[in-house]
Amino acid sequence: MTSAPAVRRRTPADKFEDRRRELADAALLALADLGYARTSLRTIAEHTKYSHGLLHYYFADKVELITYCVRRYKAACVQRYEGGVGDAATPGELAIACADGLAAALGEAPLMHRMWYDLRTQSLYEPAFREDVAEIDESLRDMIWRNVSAYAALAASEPTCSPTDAYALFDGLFQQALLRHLSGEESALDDLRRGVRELFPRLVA
Amino acid sequence: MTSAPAVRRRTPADKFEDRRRELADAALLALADLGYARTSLRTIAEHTKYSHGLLHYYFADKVELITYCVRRYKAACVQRYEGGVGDAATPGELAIACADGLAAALGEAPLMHRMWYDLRTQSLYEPAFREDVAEIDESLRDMIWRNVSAYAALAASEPTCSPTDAYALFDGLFQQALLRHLSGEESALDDLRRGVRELFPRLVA
DNA sequence: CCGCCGTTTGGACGAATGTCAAGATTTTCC
DNA sequence: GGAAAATCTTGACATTCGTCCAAACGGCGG
Repeated sequence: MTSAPAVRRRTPADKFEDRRRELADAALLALADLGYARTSLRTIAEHTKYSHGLLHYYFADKVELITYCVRRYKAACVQRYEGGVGDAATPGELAIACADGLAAALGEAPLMHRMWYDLRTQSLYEPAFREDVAEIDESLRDMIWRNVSAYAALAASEPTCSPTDAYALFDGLFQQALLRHLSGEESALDDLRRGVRELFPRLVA
Repeated sequence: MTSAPAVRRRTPADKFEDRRRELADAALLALADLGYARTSLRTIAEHTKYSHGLLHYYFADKVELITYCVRRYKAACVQRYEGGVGDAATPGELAIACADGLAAALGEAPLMHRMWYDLRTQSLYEPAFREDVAEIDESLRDMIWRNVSAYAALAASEPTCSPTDAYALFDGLFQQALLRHLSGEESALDDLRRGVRELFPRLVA
């Protein structure tokens, strides 16, 4: 038998899932480097210490691997952002903290965010990705909404838009900043900070 | 000789460019259907009445073909939007007109816009696309800015954000609406209309 | 020590890819 | 009408893709 066993290990520490995670992390690095269209299973294997055949021992096919990658990306993503709002005393402080956080996220790992937008677009062509991508989008929307709600509370007012719209607006700023940042525009990060800071007061009343 | 002649025709009506356009239009249909990652030269040829070999008579390689497609898409794009602002008498009318226009554009050709976002993301991986994509982005930004400026004028006020930010915000709404529309959410178009209408007053003071 | 079982390798496959070239066909021009 | 140029088809090429398989590896209980 070369296919993955149906009933999994009795060993307490589940090495099987660990290896899946390890392979998926390598695949994420490859995806960040090359993008979905240019990433093959062999390229992914080159990012690991294993051979290409192993991928089909841990994943049924390419779609299952990429899907697992998307889910894994989400795990890292929500963990990173669930900290968040924190201890801002004034609306202005919160807006600055959020702006700095988003700009830092973009500046530190632009290729990861490029990959996210790539995968999100691919989900429009590959229905198998759609559900997981939608889940990530929702968690990002919630993250944004927590910030907008907290800002409104500190400003003793109420949000004037829906969570969906708030996320769309912030995401638009972020994506445009990513495009400009990767095109070499020096001011992209600063403009993103300013744009985010100025966006908050537009969304409450 | 199988390569395209270096010195082009003396015939007044340049059939060469016409055929390039014809092939590029077919390629755009294929791209809209399948997305960049899944579109091969042979599938493009299947969208035409010619054979796959002809593509290399009119285009040096795949990148040049896709690049030409992007430029062609831009031509159709700016032509479509250069109408625009038109004859709104009040700020509210203009906002509604713009909102209806964007929602109609999304509703009538969602696959074309899906392709645009796909190509824009691919430009982050394929530098050959970057310049043309940036040009399209600029023309879209200008289109948005004309609307925001006109809105501010009708409202007897001034825009409070940069053209770049205005475009990023509108684009965020549009892209999120596209995602939801293609996922089958019935309310996506209406939400886009409302989101756009409400966005205008947030951007002036 | 052997044999078992989960793991890993490396090669093979058929299909699909981008590219190219040789020939057939059509158009153009004298 | 016939030669030359432009256009188009067809088939081939090397490569790469996803997938699969037979064999080898490795640790552990008997």
